[in-house]
Amino acid sequence: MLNLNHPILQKLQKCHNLNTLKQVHAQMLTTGLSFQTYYLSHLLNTSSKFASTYAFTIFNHIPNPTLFLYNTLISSLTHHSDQIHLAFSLYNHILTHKTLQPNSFTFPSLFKACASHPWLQHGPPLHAHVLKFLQPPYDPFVQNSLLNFYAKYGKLCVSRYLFDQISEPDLATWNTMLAAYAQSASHVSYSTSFEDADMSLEALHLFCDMQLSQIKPNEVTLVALISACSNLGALSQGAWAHGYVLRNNLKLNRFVGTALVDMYSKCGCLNLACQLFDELSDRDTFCYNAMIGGFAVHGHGNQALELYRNMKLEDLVPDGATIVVTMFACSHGGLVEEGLEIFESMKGVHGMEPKLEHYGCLIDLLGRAGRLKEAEERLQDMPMKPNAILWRSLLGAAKLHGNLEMGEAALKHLIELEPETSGNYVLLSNMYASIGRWNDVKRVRMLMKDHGVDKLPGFSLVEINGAMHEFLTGDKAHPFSKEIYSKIGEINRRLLEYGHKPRTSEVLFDVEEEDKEDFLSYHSERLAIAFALIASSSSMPIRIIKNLRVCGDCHAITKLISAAYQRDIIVRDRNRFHHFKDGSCSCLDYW
DNA sequence: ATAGGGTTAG
Repeated sequence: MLNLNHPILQKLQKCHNLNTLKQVHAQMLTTGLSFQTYYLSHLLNTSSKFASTYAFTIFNHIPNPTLFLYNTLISSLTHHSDQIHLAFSLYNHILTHKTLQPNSFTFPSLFKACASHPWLQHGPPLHAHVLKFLQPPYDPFVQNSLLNFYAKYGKLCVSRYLFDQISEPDLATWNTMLAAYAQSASHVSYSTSFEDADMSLEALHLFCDMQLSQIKPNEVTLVALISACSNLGALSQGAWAHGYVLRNNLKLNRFVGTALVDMYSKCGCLNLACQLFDELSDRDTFCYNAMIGGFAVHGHGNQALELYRNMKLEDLVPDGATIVVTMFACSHGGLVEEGLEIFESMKGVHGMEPKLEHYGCLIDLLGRAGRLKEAEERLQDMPMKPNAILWRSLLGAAKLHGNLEMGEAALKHLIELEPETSGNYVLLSNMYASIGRWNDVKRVRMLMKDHGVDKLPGFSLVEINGAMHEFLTGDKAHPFSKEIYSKIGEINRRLLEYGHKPRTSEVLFDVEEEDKEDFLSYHSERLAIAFALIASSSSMPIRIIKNLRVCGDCHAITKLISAAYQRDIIVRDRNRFHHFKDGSCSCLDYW
């Protein structure tokens, strides 16, 4: 009989390095205690990495390991990303063993390991083993780990298929499915595409389904729900979820707290995000990253920097993501020297090796500030191969500062790397259009045709009285379409009185001057703003979420509308937020 | 007697 209170076992659990571990183990053997190495391995399971490595070594000397022992050790090894290969090698031992077969305890931790790079490819064959070795009805743990794996493997429909076959999903299974939708939507950085919106909406629907079941949501559930709201920019639903946490006495832990800070920030309510952040009791680097990121995308460079410096006071160390968001803040706030200093401090102060994304921030920082030559040099001297994001950054900077030559060169690289991304062509085309080189604009259009690329349709979401309304460029599908277009007419007349002259240079193609104006009038955010002016209370700011970046003309017009109609307008575009108020924008026209 | 699944930031 194993006595878990035995002094040696207690010592064993307190080992914090390999040497003390070896000593205690030796003690175990010499005292002649009847411990089996089995017990040692078991106790090592929850310990740190050196312990599982040690257990693995001991394991090799055990003559006839049981399946139980295999399972224990496999699970222990999968907790450390650099030991996953050992877990798989043990699994293979089981397969080649004469009398052993994997059971339902063997699979969950292996699927968990498969849910991350670079082990994704090992998932499907493992699924085949489940079918071979296990009999239905399948164990909920196995089902859930499979579900989670397929979501991470990018086969969300398989996850959903498996989910729908489960008659009574338990809490973790609901959470897995919800998180799968919420996460697959937020995959592409800050943009909201049609698909992302659909995924997030599906998460909201699924949450409703869950409430009809017998299972009560917990903190993990709410984290998924809240991040779906962040993706959608759905403030009402997000605030409702916040209320749900409070009403149901769920813990406002770091996960929930960070998700809420991110949600309020992505819904345009930076002040609410700040308030929440200040109230969080146990903040970690994740919380800080969310808050700094919030300041960054709302254009509050100095506050982002202040927070970055304050982290140290809480003994928190910046990680790679902290650097990304803080440099983004510097880049958009024109804080070039500060940004450069942070980049240099990565290696010198924090011992971090800058990765591709950090070079991306650096190029953006320099390029945006007009230091194009330096940006280009840093890009050429990078220790790794620049990706499309970096070239796009340089192209954007070249456009901003009117350096055609550099823009053309960057685009060449871009089209090589991403021949099917329409935004690249649009950037270059707009650059030509801005200086009236219509032949080149046409040439780019032909190039797009050759590559079979269509311009990505623009769309905007706006929330009116808790309901999300969606508008496409030139959309006529809204039930109040007629009223919206006549409102746009009114807006245009009113803005003319304000002395507005439409800038037509941002139109993609060479069309007649009058058509250009029309074209611009119907960009999706114009429709959304017009509708919001008709349908929402005049004391509330108008909040818009766009899938593309704001064009120069819409930006100029929205500034005027904010003054002419005395309405605050908050637009989240692909990259950041614009707060329009009294005729100016928080981005200071620097976006 | 001892083994397994779901959560946050860019």
